[in-house]
Amino acid sequence: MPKHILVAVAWPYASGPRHVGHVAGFGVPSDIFARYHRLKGNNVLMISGTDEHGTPITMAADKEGISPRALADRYNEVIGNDLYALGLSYDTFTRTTTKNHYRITQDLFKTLLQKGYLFTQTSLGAFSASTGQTLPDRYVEGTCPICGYTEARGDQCDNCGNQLDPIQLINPRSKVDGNPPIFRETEHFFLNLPAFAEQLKEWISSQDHWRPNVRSFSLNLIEDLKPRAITRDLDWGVPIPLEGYDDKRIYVWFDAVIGYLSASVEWAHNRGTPEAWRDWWQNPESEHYYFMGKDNIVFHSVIWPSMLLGYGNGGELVGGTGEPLQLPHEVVSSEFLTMEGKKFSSSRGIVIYVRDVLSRYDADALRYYLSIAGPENQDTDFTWAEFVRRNNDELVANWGNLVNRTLTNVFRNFGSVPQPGAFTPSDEALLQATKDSFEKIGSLLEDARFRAALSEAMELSRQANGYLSEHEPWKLIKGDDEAKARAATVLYVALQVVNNLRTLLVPFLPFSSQKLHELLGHEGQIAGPLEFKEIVEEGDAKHRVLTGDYASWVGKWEYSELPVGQALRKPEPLFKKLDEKVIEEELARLGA
RNA sequence: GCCGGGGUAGCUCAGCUGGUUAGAGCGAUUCACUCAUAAUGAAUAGGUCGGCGGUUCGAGUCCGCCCCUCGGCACCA
Repeated sequence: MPKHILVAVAWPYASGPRHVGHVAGFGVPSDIFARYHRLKGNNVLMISGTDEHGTPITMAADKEGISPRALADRYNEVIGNDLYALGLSYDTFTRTTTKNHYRITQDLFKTLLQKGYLFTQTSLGAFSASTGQTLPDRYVEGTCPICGYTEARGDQCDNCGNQLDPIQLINPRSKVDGNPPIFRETEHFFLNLPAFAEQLKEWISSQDHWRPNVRSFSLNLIEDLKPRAITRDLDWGVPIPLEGYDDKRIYVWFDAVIGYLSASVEWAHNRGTPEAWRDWWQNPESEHYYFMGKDNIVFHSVIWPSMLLGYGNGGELVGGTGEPLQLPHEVVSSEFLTMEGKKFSSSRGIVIYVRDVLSRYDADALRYYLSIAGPENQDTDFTWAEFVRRNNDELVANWGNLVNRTLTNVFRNFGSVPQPGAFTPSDEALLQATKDSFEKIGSLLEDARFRAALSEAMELSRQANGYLSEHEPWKLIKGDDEAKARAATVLYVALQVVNNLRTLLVPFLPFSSQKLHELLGHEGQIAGPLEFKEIVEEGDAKHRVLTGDYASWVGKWEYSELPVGQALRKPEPLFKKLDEKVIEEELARLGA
């Protein structure tokens, strides 16, 4: 019975190009997960988009003298291109500036307000003297009243570590223009999170399958829930759907998490089945998996669930009928990737953008590295030396070489899949290990243990290399008829392993699996490709969506036999070996 | 400061509810092989499991304290 699986991926912020750390944490892992479940025959809906509101974008735009919309347009395109090039198979990768998203965000706002989960409160806020816009606490600097550090931020002093309020700073100034900010009273809407504390506690406590760190972290947060502001004094964002709030907008975090829902609705609309999103969102049997970095757990395990609980089945979208909106099934958080031992930092040049890596290296080389050495359970360090080593000594030497030596031997001597003779125990053992791999690797993938899953696949490849070295078909082929027949059997067995590893590796290495699919003489797309579509909304508003026709994939997550007699295409290497020089070149780029 | 995660071989990491001589890959060394992108296979060497103390017949695994590191702490997203 196929399951409905929602793969909800954190929304990259469109303030600039995204670096490797961003796609390491949620991009590649979520794609592996989605691809696996599609091959398995489940109904996967993988959604995300660029998060385009908020103060950092208005400020970046001001700096360049362009509109926030123009800045968001630019980086939506850049980020979308990166994800496409990496082969991240979103059903819909959209953006938060669509009419659809505005409408649904306003629906949630109105519904939560009607149900009494929102209230207004006045507080003291900092504003830019020049633009009048909200200055977030982090954008106010000054002297720390506790330790005297002159570069303290409005939220925290980096020197003494104490938490601060911008009003406490001595000689406060805006980080943007250096002028002292203006402090004044302002009224905002708040989400009454404490109202959900009991429900959340009960719900999270029952999530036995959550990772212990996410679960205990979240339960701990619930002990001390406070209302959270959901509006800002800005002119960039989703308008508040009430009279008299023209100078305020909905706070970016509130609208960003709603993207998971709005993107699902958009997907259904774009493919001409406008009600289809309900199969995921109003179906108690559906499972929702959220992928994000560890800094974002709170939004996915506490805040978004509160909003969903508050909305229930009410509002304009759901219409007060049927099941309430589904809560997350699993919150898969990743740790952080560091770069050559340091935190990524665009301003300090410690950064490697996705587009730059992909302009010089194959997507599968990067996907391999991030899958096998990514920050799954703890922070991990990206080094160019390790990237080259993983590529050359593991991807090329183990898997690439297995494919190449197997196909070359078969192509040269037989041209097509040879007829095997009787299997020896050694043949049977390897074939059985291959069959078992689907179950073993599948269950690791279901548990989001991507590193372990890929290690299993590589271990099978290693076994096959050992098998070939043991039986030496290239020698047998030169012997008598009996030896030649044995060579055919050995190569047949090796081909079966290669053919099935092609499938087992699709989630991790979709591009090279497709290439191998073709070299083995198969037709069609084992798992791809992606495509961009232009979507036109009412009023002729256009935006680009990353999607794909994933239903046409011919790959299936099960052992399959490569038929005797199937003609192979002329073999060529799946991967490129990298010259050690690239380590120095890349390190030089980092320094520059 | 408070809460949570991490600290295991040269490197990157596995080690579930405590149980015999602590594992893998890569790197190193040796041997074999040469079909294959000088790609493979076999073997060997490498660790007082961050520190100190405790519980236990027995602790990498549990408890306490400390050190280092990452994240969160509600106006970054």
